[in-house]
Amino acid sequence: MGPSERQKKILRAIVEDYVRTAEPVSSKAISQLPELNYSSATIRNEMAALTDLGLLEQPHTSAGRVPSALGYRLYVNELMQDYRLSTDETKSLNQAMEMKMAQADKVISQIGKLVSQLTDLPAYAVRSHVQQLSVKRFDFIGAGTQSIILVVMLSSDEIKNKLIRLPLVITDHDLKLLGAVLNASLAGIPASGFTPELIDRITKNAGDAASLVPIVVDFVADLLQAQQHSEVFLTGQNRLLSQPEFHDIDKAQQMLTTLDEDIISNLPATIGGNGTQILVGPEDISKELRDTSVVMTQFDIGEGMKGMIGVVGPTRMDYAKVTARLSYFAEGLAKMFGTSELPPSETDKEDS
Amino acid sequence: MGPSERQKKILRAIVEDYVRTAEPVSSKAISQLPELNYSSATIRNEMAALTDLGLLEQPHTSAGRVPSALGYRLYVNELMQDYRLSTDETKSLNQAMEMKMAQADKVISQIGKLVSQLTDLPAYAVRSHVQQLSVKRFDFIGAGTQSIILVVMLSSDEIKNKLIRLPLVITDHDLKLLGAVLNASLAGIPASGFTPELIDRITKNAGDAASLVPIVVDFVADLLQAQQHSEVFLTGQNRLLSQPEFHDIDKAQQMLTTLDEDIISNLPATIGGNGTQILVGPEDISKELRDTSVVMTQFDIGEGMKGMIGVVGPTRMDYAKVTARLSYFAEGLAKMFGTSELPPSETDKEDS
DNA sequence: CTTTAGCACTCGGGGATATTGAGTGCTAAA
DNA sequence: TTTAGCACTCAATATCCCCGAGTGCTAAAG
Repeated sequence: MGPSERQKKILRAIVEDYVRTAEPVSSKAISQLPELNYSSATIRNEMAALTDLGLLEQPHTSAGRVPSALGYRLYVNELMQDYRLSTDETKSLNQAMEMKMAQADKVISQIGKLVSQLTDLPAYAVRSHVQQLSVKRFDFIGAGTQSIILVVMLSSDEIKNKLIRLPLVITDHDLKLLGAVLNASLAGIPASGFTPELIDRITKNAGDAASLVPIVVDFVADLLQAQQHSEVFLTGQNRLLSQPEFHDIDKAQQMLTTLDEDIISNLPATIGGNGTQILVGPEDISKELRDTSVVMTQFDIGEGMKGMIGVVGPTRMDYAKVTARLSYFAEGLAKMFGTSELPPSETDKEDS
Repeated sequence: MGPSERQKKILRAIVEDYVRTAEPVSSKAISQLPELNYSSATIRNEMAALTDLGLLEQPHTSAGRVPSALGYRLYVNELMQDYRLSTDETKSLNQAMEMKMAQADKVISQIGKLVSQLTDLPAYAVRSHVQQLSVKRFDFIGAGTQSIILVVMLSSDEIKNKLIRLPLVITDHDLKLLGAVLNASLAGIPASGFTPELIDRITKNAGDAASLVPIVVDFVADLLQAQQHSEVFLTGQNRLLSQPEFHDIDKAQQMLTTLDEDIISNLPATIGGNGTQILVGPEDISKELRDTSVVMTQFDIGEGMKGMIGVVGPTRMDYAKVTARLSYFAEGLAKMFGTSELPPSETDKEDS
């Protein structure tokens, strides 16, 4: 049987107090709240019940109570009140987002920094491709007799390029031929489809430009690989140190390295749930991370790409506030990357 | 009057012992070294002298000695022995460098990570332009009727691009015209030279493509600005926490934030000295940073760009080793970016 | 004049011990 | 069902003391 309404109210009060103070919460503190006007003894009884239900924990016999992982779960699922962004906050959020984010991959790392600043916690940002990438079209631009520029447009509509210094002089005509052959044979094919036979055939058809084929193919293959592999940006680690739970250097370091290693490599895989997710440390990530939680939000970037921003903090963190900021941000971003409505003056700006 | 030879020898021993142990060095410890076979009393006398010279310090009356900032300075300038990289080390350094560093700006951040790993300290990497950038040439590629790709080659030989969705249909002919006009009027001109009059003249000459002019110009102007502004990558902050001097959380945090703020913003400006430089904390950076030093090395990337890699660590760090690794690395990089010898198969790989 | 042995003195670190006070659980009365 | 009251627990803090590493100085030896 679950907790009573009053018990939930108390639980909520405890979580919120704990979030504020980072100290175990006493019955007295709760009994003094205007909305819970009972004596400390009454609260104590209820707290004992909540402890039996596994929603609270006691660091030691004569200390106050602290929410357990289960307690947090209940809190974030049912009890948490939407945090209302103040107009000041929305203003600064908007301002932050309006910042010129010059290049597409820079955007994602900028976002990380912003989120970190706004929550005063470490944050990370991920961009990951959910579809197999391929090249949509190839173009060559002559750049003097000694070099040409290869420009490829990916299926994600990103454009990448490479300057190729020529080992020999190649005529415009040959270049056109090569372009045509490549467009005919490689367009739409993901890196996994680059079989030796295919390459062979292309080389045969490429005429005098045959010597360029391996260079181009290697470049494209590398590119597709590299893009596939998603990127994670992590910033603001130092902000974690101001949290009291990490005043223990060892914990702090363990935390930071886990951040660097685990989170970075595992979280992209976690991508899949939708909207804002809250991972409560020991429950959802790893038992060692007693005091760590992650709040993350995903959003669509369109063109087969997803983005994700997340905040890492003490299990005791202000979920409501963090969540609010995060989703507001994610909405803004989704709009910014807006899949459909592209006003002609605000075209995509891509960089390879 | 400077220290005697014997005093220097003692100073060197003290620095090196302190680097190893992170504990104040006692006269006894020194007197036991085979190369300084004096009684502890003798050493004590000399140590007292070195203290008078300001080269050593005493944390408190009955503790051993610790090198002062001045002491370190003398050490790194005169006393430090070249650290010989073992073959194992060179091997792993080479291996690390051979790693595919797919894109030009990625390279620089990868380097940071590598250096951090190899020194087990936080490291940063900077790429900065020393010359005013301009565009070398403009090209357009049609991509369907609704969009075109603008490709610009910068004076640094980097290539950037932008996908432009067209508000209207533009003929190939118009596009060629626009390209010609831009190449004629904007090539070689830095952003600062984009005067309203110039833009005006271009727009007049652009015929039917006039509506594209502002888009292109804005893009280019932004681009040149953004590139000018140098980028700093900092990684491995957590490694600092394993150093005993930062077991004090407050120090650690102060350090980390200073890292984030000061170093990041100020060091690029410091670019200018040549070769490997050692900045001893309180002396060269800021008085607050009692325990922090920076070792940094610059190298030429060619094409009006400079790179810099640096390591941040406790003032007590193994300067010899760090310096060795750093310069080895810098050499390798300079070679890699090698200005002149570009084997045709290993062309520049640029990304915009 | 330089080196060294000897000795008194200093002072931080660590361990043991006492003290405090916040908080609990339980009981009995309202 | 709520509350007042009280005994009890235990982490955190303060206090004290001792240990020993290390120094500075002096006086003797080289």
